[in-house]
Amino acid sequence: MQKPKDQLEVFKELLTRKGLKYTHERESIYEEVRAINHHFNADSLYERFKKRGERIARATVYRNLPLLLESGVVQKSAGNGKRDFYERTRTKGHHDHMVCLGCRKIIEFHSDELEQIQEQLSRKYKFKLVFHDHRLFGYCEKCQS
Amino acid sequence: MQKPKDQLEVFKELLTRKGLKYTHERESIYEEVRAINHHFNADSLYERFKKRGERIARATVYRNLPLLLESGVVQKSAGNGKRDFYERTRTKGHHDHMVCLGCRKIIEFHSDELEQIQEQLSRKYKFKLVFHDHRLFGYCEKCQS
DNA sequence: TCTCAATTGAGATTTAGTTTCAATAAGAAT
DNA sequence: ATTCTTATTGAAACTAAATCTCAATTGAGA
Ligand SMILES: [Mn+2]
Ligand SMILES: [Mn+2]
Ligand SMILES: [Zn+2]
Ligand SMILES: [Zn+2]
Repeated sequence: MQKPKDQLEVFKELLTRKGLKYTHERESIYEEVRAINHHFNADSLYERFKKRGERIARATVYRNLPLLLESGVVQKSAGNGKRDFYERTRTKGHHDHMVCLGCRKIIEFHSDELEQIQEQLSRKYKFKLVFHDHRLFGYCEKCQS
Repeated sequence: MQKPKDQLEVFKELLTRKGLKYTHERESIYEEVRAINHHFNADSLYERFKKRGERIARATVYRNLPLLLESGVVQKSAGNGKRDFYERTRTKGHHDHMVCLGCRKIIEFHSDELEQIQEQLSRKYKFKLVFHDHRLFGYCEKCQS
């Protein structure tokens, strides 16, 4: 019975593996991201720091999100625009998104089967899967009039 | 035994359904897109017209690709950058992409199972699926040193 | 043929994300 | 504790991609 490796550990390991440093800014960003329960993007995250008076540069936020993504602390999400959206992993567990072309509504879904097939395919192509972006575009029930 | 509805028909039907017109520009773009056998983006498509002296505005190309996407004439693809890439449907049949975070190499894959599950999920959520964007990010064999 | 909303071209504009570079900080080595 | 090397940061400039603006034009139904 082993204690599950916590996400901060994994994040730090990624940094080490890449020869990067665990800075105050990275600590703040890590913590903030873990506290958000919904979808967000780089700028909305930046605004949270700004609003509370914590000075972290916008560029720093942009620079670090990809690392959190790669370490699995956050996952790709979907928003109403075309910018990069994220959400904390394990808020509701991993899931993917359907985007309505009519009203931009987001429907979340999850399928273990789907996830497993992705793993299988990755193995087949000797691809080391880190994360994925899977969005279905179409029309929600309301918009199918 | 019914003749399969050709793609131009489907495109025209989409236009009609949306109250849009079948212009010369749309015709040109439709034909050009059908003639490209590889991945492309709005600008590379625009350049093809420019090079051969056919004047179609860049904005017109940008404006119309989403319609071709929605009608299924083209599908979302993946390129080396983060812009929107497309490719003609039925060049090699529908497929999705793995993107190497190391060298940006693109691996194409296809899985009927995966496609079926997407259909199932869409049905479950009463979502009318039009197209999807499914990309796996990770490291290709070479970049896993 | 008439009418009118949709479309286009050309350039300006917006948006999202990246780059630059001097100053600073992390953290390994001494 | 001090030195050293390299990564990191902030702030603003910049770039890339896509969208918007608006007057002139065109498609297609009446
Ligand atoms: Mn979500
Ligand atoms: Mn492809
Ligand atoms: Zn909708
Ligand atoms: Zn690679």
